[in-house]
Amino acid sequence: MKYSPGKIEKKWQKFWSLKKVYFSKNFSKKPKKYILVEFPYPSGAGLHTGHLRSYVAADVTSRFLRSKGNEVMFPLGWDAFGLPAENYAIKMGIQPQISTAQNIKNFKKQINSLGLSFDWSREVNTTDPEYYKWTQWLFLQFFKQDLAYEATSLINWCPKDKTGLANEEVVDGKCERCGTLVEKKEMRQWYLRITKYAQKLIDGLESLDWPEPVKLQQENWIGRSEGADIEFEIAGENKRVKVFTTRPDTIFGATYLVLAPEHPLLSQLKSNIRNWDQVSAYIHEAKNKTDLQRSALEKEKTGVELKGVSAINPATKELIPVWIADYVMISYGTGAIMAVPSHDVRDEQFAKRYKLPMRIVVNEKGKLISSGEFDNLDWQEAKKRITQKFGTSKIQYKLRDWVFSRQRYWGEPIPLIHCPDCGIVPVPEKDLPVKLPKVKKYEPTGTGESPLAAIESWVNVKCPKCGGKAKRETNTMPQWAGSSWYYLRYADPKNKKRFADLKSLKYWLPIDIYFGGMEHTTLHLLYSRFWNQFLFDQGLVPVSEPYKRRQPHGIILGEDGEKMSKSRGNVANPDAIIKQYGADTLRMFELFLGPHEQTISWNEKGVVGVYRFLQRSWSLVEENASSKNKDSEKAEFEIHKLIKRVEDAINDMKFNTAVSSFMEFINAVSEESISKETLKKFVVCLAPFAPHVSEEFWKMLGGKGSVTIQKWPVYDKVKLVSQTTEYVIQVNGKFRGNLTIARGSAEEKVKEEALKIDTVTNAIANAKIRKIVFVPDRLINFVV
RNA sequence: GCCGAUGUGGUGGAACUGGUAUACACGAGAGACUUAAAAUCUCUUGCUCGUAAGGGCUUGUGGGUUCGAGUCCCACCAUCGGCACCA
Repeated sequence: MKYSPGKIEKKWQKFWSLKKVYFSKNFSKKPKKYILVEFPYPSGAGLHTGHLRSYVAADVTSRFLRSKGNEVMFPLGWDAFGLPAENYAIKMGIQPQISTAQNIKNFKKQINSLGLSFDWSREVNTTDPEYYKWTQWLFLQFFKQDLAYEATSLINWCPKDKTGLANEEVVDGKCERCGTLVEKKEMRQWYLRITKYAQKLIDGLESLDWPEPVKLQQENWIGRSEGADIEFEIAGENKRVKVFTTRPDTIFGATYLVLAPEHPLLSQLKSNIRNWDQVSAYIHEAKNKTDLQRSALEKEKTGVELKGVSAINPATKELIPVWIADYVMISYGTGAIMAVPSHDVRDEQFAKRYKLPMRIVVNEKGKLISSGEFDNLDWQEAKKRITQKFGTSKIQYKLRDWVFSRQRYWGEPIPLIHCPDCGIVPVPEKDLPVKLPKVKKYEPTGTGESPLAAIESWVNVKCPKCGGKAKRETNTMPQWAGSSWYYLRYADPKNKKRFADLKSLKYWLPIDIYFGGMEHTTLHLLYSRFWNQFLFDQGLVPVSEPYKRRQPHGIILGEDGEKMSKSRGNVANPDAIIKQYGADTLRMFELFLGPHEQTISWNEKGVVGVYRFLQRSWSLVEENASSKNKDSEKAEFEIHKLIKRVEDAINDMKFNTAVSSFMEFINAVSEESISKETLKKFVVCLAPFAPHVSEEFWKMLGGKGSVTIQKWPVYDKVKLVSQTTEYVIQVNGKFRGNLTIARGSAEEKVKEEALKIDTVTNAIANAKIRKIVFVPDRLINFVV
């Protein structure tokens, strides 16, 4: 018989599904492992080879851990609310409910054709009212704790998608989804107070087993800096300007102040400002610039002096000028700075351009000068004392509160009611979910109002508190809402009384390994940690950090080295490879491509190599299936080596080397006498990687039941150590020959044998041996 | 500008705590089988000098530590990712 994957794969997929092999139990006595992979956004384009990389890696890990005797939960669901799904539906001219259902069906089919061992009994779908009921309920917990609030402020607005965006969704000044330049717009929005958790989000990172670069990226995003708030008095007015600075020690060098063009003090000082025309023109200009424009022009800083206004430096008591400039941001700190041109490059540029005075107040040794009573102090000590005298110490974060409302149809309705008498009233728990009404027209309006606002029968409700006329909140939640807690629902997906039963959560959490993309580091990964920490503080979940270990994967680029996208036409679809070579080949090839966390260009050329390996394995198993061969010494050694190497590779997430190890094994034993028992061990090891063909091998070798639930073989350390060892012989550190000799031989003996080798003696020639470096059982180096 | 990562054959990549650099795979070349092709199998394959035996060189560049460096240290270059007038 020949290896023909097409025939066997469907058969085994059906078998696994029927026997529910991969369903996991709550409260099993076995040790639990919760393996999670970021759930997909079921787009219309279908699954591509990039998705598969982490699915396959997570699947191998899950299968391995089951085989090691753990109760493994490995669930999947659908993150189906949000912009792309809605845009796709608009483009196709169908309801998002319908297109989403179609896409999910298609994704599921593709996923199943890969033989991934997901536990489908725990499937969740963020757009299912039974699911988003709890998303809404959780939102109300934030609301009740004053962590969800409404405010009108300047937010990021995508003119193409016609919705507000969170800070995290703006990349290079463009919309993360569609790439359109983001504008600033003054709008009423819902916010989640993530800034209240800024410090906890930093602190929590420490205990986590995450790659350092990922932790660092989150930390930088949160952006803690320690400094001080200092107030400067406006001369002749009973008004003050508060500035934030990280270098209060340089206050004696603060020769002017700069306010952001949006600073509220400006309108209050209007009558004092002699050049108001000029100032208001500058304010207007700054308002119309996008963030990108504002920072793109970084070479030339611009600003306008407020003529007729000056401030008093609290340290020097000098009168200093006040300027406005758009290099100062209203959204960071206090929106105003004290400029110290001699110790800050930006202030220096500005001061040089506008000929403003500069004064050096810290010398090269880090001691203060020209600073009155603080002279000769070390700058760090001065920082403390000056803060004490002139201001208050302050910790500032770059993190902004999370803009949590979207003016779009396809999201969870925010479960609040606006009552003219009672104010904002939460929808009572018994009335949840607030279902998304089915409508004909759901295109974004572009007016800043959600399309839901136009549906009067839905919008007009009775106030739950007073029974009077009231209106529903019409904004919806962002795509990130449903994904901020989905890992909790998997623990108890059918619960009707709670988002998940606490006992089940206690059993499963935290997640042992979380597979996902690098691109979510400052989005989903940060958001969901925030939700979890909040829920932990409320006593609703048992752990403060949900993800014990994070395993990021590098993205797979198209063959042209560019990001895979439909418009570029470089999307690699897995279906064709499955059809030609089978799922097992594709699975192993995805892993074989390269290190899991490394970005890589897709290149199909190597697929055939993996296929050949499976074919050769097939021949080997077939030849030995009915034989009574015993293991040769080499075969015995090789199988123990294989078990160890594969096990180590999975633990270290070096899947590419695991695949190599299998190939090396087959190459090494193909000419050897090999027993059925040894082949069975090989097959159990192979099963996590190539489960379909492994089931077939298992049967051929007379194994019972599914190979995917067999116990992982144990390697014997003793068998890995052979009686002899091969020495490396060096002369002056240069390789000159090998020597095979009994393990544990004495240095004298090795030296004697080594000096019998021609290449060694030639290299030494007539020189005198000055020193011998001897590493037992490994190496001998003659220094001459 | 700041932070982080990476740099090894024609290509993807391997190398444990410093100890035979180039495992494994692709591609290429030669051969076997075949009427032929595909598939499969066998051999060769870092560069270089040499008919050969054998030698020299090689992990982005330049230094250093060491008996010995892809691996450790210093400086630089290139590429990728993140942040970005964040005071």
